[in-house]
Amino acid sequence: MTTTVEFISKLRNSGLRPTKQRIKICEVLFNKEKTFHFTINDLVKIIENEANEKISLATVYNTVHAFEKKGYLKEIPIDSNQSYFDTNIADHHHFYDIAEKKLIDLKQTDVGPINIQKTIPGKKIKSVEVLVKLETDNQ
Amino acid sequence: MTTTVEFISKLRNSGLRPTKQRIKICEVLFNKEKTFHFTINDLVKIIENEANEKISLATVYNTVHAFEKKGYLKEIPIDSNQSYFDTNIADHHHFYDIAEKKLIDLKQTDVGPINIQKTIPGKKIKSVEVLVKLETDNQ
DNA sequence: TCAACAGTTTAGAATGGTTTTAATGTAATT
DNA sequence: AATTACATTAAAACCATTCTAAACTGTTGA
Ligand SMILES: [Mn+2]
Ligand SMILES: [Mn+2]
Ligand SMILES: [Zn+2]
Ligand SMILES: [Zn+2]
Repeated sequence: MTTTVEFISKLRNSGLRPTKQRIKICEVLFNKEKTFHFTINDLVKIIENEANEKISLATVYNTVHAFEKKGYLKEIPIDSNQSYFDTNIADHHHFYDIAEKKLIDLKQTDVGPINIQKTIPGKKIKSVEVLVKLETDNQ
Repeated sequence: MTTTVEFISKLRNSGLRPTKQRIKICEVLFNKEKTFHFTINDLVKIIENEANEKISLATVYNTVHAFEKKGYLKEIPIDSNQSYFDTNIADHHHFYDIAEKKLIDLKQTDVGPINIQKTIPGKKIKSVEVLVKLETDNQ
């Protein structure tokens, strides 16, 4: 449980003005028991259901990208034509249920350590992400 | 070096009629020394440069998806709004150079075995893909 | 051999997620 | 309060991809 005042501080400390819209999006994203995965469309629907206010699509995109840049959200790479975001910013991996189009978290311990044995001169590793695609098991 | 006759057989054996367009795309994709990664736009440009013929964009999409379905190509999941394909259909992983927007193959031995310790009832693993994002190493 | 059929190609339109535009609104600063 | 910079918005633009429907081509079998 995080208070509105804390979200305002968080935004100010990030150099983002604490607008009504950004605070509402903070509440929707970061005031939950558990972390979760969402698309922009999911987020718009959650906002519509939880609040009376409407936030324009452009602002939702702007805010999600601002939060991603600040490290408050992660984008999950999936072979898909729409972006998936994650409020779980810890290093972790994913199942992707192809039929349901849903992401499921994998803990580091579910996958084990991954050591990349190759290097590219002038480049360093920014992230290592494992995506495990799931299909229906017909026996 | 694969002959046109062999591509025709390959197509016929897959239940795909060996049209002029599909044979040309086979030549562009599968008659190379090394495997490579490409977007649809890349492929269209390669075709334009290597041939006098033009192949419509719709046909390029159709053919790439047909080849993907038959297992002659793989789609690589990247955080991007465009699809990346791979003529290397062996199990392997990738570096993704964010600045260059280029994929680089990682051999299985560059990554080591990955054992997923979690299961989901009624689901089975279809693929396990590691994506290692690279950024510029300043220092 | 060739008509008939099914599969394929094509230009262009449509789709849909995302970004841009530019006018209006609001938070911060003085 | 006035100024300034930043933010929101509806609508338009963008752009990768898919769809449409008409023309074309490979295949089959009489
Ligand atoms: Mn993003
Ligand atoms: Mn595909
Ligand atoms: Zn996650
Ligand atoms: Zn590859």
